[in-house]
Amino acid sequence: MNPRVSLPAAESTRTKLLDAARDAFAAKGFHGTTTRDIAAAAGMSPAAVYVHHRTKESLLYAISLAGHEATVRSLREARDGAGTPPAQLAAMVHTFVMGHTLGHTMARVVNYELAALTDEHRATIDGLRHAIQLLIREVLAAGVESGDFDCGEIGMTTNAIMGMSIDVARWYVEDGDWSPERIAAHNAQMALRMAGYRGG
Amino acid sequence: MNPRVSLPAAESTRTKLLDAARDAFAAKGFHGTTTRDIAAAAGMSPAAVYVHHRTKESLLYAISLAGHEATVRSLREARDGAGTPPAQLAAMVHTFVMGHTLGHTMARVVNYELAALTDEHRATIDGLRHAIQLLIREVLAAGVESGDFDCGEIGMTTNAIMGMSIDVARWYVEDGDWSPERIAAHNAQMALRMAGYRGG
DNA sequence: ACGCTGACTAAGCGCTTGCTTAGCGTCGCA
DNA sequence: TGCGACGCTAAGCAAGCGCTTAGTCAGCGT
Repeated sequence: MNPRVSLPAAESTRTKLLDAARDAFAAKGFHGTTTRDIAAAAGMSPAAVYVHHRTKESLLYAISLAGHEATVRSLREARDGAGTPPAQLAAMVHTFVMGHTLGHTMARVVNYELAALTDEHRATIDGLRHAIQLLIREVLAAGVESGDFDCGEIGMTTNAIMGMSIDVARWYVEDGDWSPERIAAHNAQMALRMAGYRGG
Repeated sequence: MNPRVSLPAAESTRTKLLDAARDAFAAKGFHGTTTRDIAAAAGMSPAAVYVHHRTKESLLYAISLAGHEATVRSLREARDGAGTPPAQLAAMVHTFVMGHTLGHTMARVVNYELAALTDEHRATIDGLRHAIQLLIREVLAAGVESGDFDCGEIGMTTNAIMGMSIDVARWYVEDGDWSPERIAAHNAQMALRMAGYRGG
């Protein structure tokens, strides 16, 4: 019953803090959120935030880093679990959109609060974003190579597919008309069309 | 030579203020921008801002309103200038994306700072956003009706097309690899594919 | 029994924020 | 020539900000 048995107090506090910060940043933006907001949402005093994070920005960085790394991981898994470029693209977009619906608060912070990071942190995150973009681009290139896809400029098509998927986090609302699964499946189909898939 | 001859001082100051606020909001977000930032960028004292706008939020609202109304106008013009649903969709997406590249600072404020509006202002803006979405949706529906398009759920396809186009404002940089014209043309083609256009 | 450690709080410091006040100079008009 | 309206500034107020300080308290090894 006591969570301390299975989880140290400091650890559960850390994640409560990160969750509270993520939700607040998503709802009001980094600059619109105060450290008092975060502390209150996590059920503690403002000073307790600084036991775990040196600055408010380091909270944002921790959230952003975890979110981007999770995205890279899930995209790689989706790619490696499918055989052909079309199947890979569909699986990757499906996974990506599932992440941007189920985790839309995380996704909003990840995609729309980059400007609040310090220069060094921003550089690290930009590296991860480049890797994510490259994963999509490579699958498109492989599909063009194999003759499955016919899209003009691969770079612009990559941006179009990713843009469509990222933007889901901006408009998605829980308890809306469409389930995450439906949106993900639809976007995967859209991506295949955009890539000029000759099947489907 | 004297701008006061052709334009009242108050009017040019007003637009300088709006331009400065738009650029600052786009770069640092509404809450990350101070009234002193805006005043300095417009070349005046902080108090001068309040001669023209009662609050900082009313500046945001003025920018947001003008941006949304311009979008509605340009989409209607694009639609009315084309004959068939495919030509209309292509023209509308082309126009929309041109607006989101050439006016990417405006577009960033318009799409990503909605949460900073007051409830009343937000309601007005939401009405305009609904109208914009409806314009795309109606063309898709007309194309399905005429047999030109074959897309599954019209609502989700609308969101996918608009999401792809809106997101352009997030990643577009001036002096990048692609011109606004090229991006707009590419996205128009993507939109036709997403709609399931049997031609092109 | 003891002091140490680590998570936490109450209080508050110095600064910045959005916005206001009081007043100045210039203009059109009587 | 006088005067009010207007656009603007210098100075500053109250509130809120990120973050710090000083200290409390439970748990633990010795």
